[in-house]
Order: sequence, then C-alpha cells, then structure tokens
Amino acid sequence: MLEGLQRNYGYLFEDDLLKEISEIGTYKKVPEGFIVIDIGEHIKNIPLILSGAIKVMREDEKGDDLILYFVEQGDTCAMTITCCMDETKSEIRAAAETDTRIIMIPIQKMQEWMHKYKSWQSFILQSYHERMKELLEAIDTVAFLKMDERLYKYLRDKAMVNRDDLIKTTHQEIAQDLHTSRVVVSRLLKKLENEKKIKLHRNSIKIIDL
Amino acid sequence: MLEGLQRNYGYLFEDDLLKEISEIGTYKKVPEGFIVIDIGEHIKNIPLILSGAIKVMREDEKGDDLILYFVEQGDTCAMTITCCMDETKSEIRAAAETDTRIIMIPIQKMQEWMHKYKSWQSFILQSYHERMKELLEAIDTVAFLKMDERLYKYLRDKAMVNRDDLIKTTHQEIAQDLHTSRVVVSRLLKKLENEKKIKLHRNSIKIIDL
DNA sequence: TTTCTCAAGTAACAAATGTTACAAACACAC
DNA sequence: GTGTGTTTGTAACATTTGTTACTTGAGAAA
Repeated sequence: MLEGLQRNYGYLFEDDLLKEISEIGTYKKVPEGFIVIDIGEHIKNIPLILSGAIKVMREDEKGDDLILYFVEQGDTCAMTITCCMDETKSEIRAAAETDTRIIMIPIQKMQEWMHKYKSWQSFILQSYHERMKELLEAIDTVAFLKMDERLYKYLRDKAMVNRDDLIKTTHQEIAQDLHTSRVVVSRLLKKLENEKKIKLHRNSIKIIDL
Repeated sequence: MLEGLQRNYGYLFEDDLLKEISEIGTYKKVPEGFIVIDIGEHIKNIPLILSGAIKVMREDEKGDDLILYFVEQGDTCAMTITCCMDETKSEIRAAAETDTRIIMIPIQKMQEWMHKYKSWQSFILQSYHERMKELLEAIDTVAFLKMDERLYKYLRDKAMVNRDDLIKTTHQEIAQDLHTSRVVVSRLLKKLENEKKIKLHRNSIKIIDL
C-alpha cells in the first residue's frame, strides 16, 4: 500500500501525512463494476484512488443512469467530501470502471488533517475545484453536444482512463451510460465507423487515432 | 448596508465578523442585466447578496448561453470561491436577474476569515455544497427533462426568485436562457397555456397555481 | 455439428426539437 | 390617424432522437 501511496501522492503530501494515511487508511481492492458509493448512502469514508478508475453517475426518477465523469488514480471523489462535511447522503453513484485499488480515510481524520496539514487542505480544495469543473463539462456535454459527439467523446474518455484504445463493452452498456437506447448507439457507432473514427467488433470497439 | 447585512447574515455570522464585513466589504448596487462576473474574468472579490437575485450561466462555443441556476439573497456564488482559491479564471457568467444589492469581499480577506471565524468557514463550505447540488440539479434538468418540462420549471423558478407570479420577459429571452429557439418556446408556451398552467400576455407570463 | 443465447444490424415509424418564412397584433413615435 | 419596430402566432418542413420489431451473426454449450 505504501508504494502505491508514494507513487500517486508522494509529490503532493509530506512524509508525516503519508505515514498517517498508511496507518489509518484501510486498503481496499474492488473489482470492475463494484459500487463504491451509492445514491442515498451515508458516507463515512472518503476514497483515495491508488490505481484504476471510478465512474461517477447520476440517476433519473426511473432509476436509469447517466455518466458524469471518470475519476482516475491520484485523485479522490470530491462529491464525497461535500457529503461528509454536512453528514448528508450521497447524490451520486460511483462504480469501479476497472479493477481498482483505493484507500479509505474516515471522515473525522479528513477533517482533522484539514487543520493539521497544509498539503491536505490544498489537496481537498483542489479536488473540489476539479470536480466542479468536471460537472460543468458534463453539463456542456449533455446540453451542447449532439448524441454522436457525446458518443465519440465518451469512447475517447473511456479509452483514456483504461489506457487502451480497444474498448471492451457492448452497445447496450454504452446506451445506459449515455442515457439513450441501444438502437441509437448502434446507429451512431456505425456512422462513426463510416467516418473512419472507430472500428467495430463484437464486444469491443477500437478507436482510430486516439 | 449594515441593516441589510444584519437581516440576511445576522443569524449566520457573529457580530465581530459582521463588523469586519461592513468595514472591509464594498457595497454595490447593480441594475437588472448587469454582468457581475463574466467568463474568463479574473476574480478578485467574492459577492454576498443582500437583496435581489443573480442568474448563473454557462456559454457554448458559439457564445450562446444556458442558465444553470439562480442565486438568491443571503447567499454567495460558490463558483467564485473555487476560482479565487486557485487564482483561475471564471468558468461561468453571473448576471443580475433583478436590481441587486451586493457586498464585495476581497479574496485575501475571505481566506483570512476562513481561519479566523468558524462561522465563515462553515458558510463557505455550505455554499460549496449548495452550489454542487444546484449543478447536479442543472444536469438533471438538461439531461432528463423534455423541453416543455424544462420551460415550466424555468418559469416557476423565475417566479420564485422574483417573488412575483407575473413574469416580465419575452419568448426570445426565455429561448436564450434555455438554449433553444424562440419558435420552440412560443409553441410550448402555447401548450402550457392550453393546459391551464400559465396565461400568456404580451411581454409577460402569469403562472397559475404557483 | 447442432442448438442456444446474446450482441449487433437494420428498417420503419413516432415523437421531439430545430429552422425558415411569413403574417398578425401591439406599442410607440411622429 | 399613419408608419415603424418589436413581439407573438403559426405553418411547413428538416433533423435528431426514441421505439418496435425483426433479422443476422458470433460464440459457447450440448
């Protein structure tokens, strides 16, 4: 756990803080698809990502999802922090995009460290800012882009966080993330393939020129 | 200025802080439509709203707007705070929805007070949280609602912040706020009128059963 | 090989939204 | 009053997105 910490957070946190984190945090390895945080849940820990990636989603009244953004290693889920502060319930769902290693920090510690470590405070504020920007980008995406553009952006984002230009997924799964229907996704994927932006296979999609 | 402060923030801040605010903050009265903060601007002050309301907007590549939410008296624009922290540029545009009275606080003071006054710290964190929730609601609105529902929600929200069920505006202005076209707005307004939810007049719309 | 299941392709149609064009209604200046 | 600019209504059409239904194909299992 400590090497993972060093690698991802070594340049951010002082040694004392790294030591405290490794002593107090609980290491967790979660498989792809695992729900790290769910809507309505009470948050008692905040997660630091050591490796892998997390998909953050919003839910509509019918229970269908919409992806907001991905969070990668070296980062945390700022939405969690907001919730901790107020002891309110989670507004979002967070699922492991790949097998992911995280460290859970109890919220009391996270508040304590805000005063104790300057680097922790700026990390938290920085995370807030990042997440705010991600939310704005999510708004731009759903409000300003057409479905084919959203789809292409989604594929590229997904390729980035997985560090692989071959995306292993089905049209159905994509449709769920984008809050549309499978038929629409298939149609637009075909269009993207004709435009030579992607190559379609069964259960996978290859991005050309990532 | 002090009575306005007392009325809106008296129950939040201790007397010392109120006194500091009234000494250091600069009182400003801005007319309807005035751009308080614009995209790309460097933020040097954060605004506390004494009376009136502010409309927060996002811009697309073509320069067209989309309303995100309204901020009312007794509140601040948390987006501003995020920007101050990092000394980055504003991601949003904020315009006075009505004639509005605000107090501008220099960002150095705002940071100083974070350590000095517990009540200020929780006010800032609370504002963060509120704004985060508003952003999520904005996402829900554009992603999950159809245009007629968005329109009706917009009218109700607007009536609320103006404390008046008679909304003085044109179809063109509504179209700009909702990032759609005037013709679409006229069409859907007509539909809402047929459903007895609103009453249309020239340059104004009356909401039934607010 | 045959069968079965799931993923993907596609057609045909419906609904929602966007666009263009023009007419009617109104407010105001002259 | 008349003219002028703005706001609203509306038709007709285009495009985008959503839906239903059915077919095709790939791969696993029997």
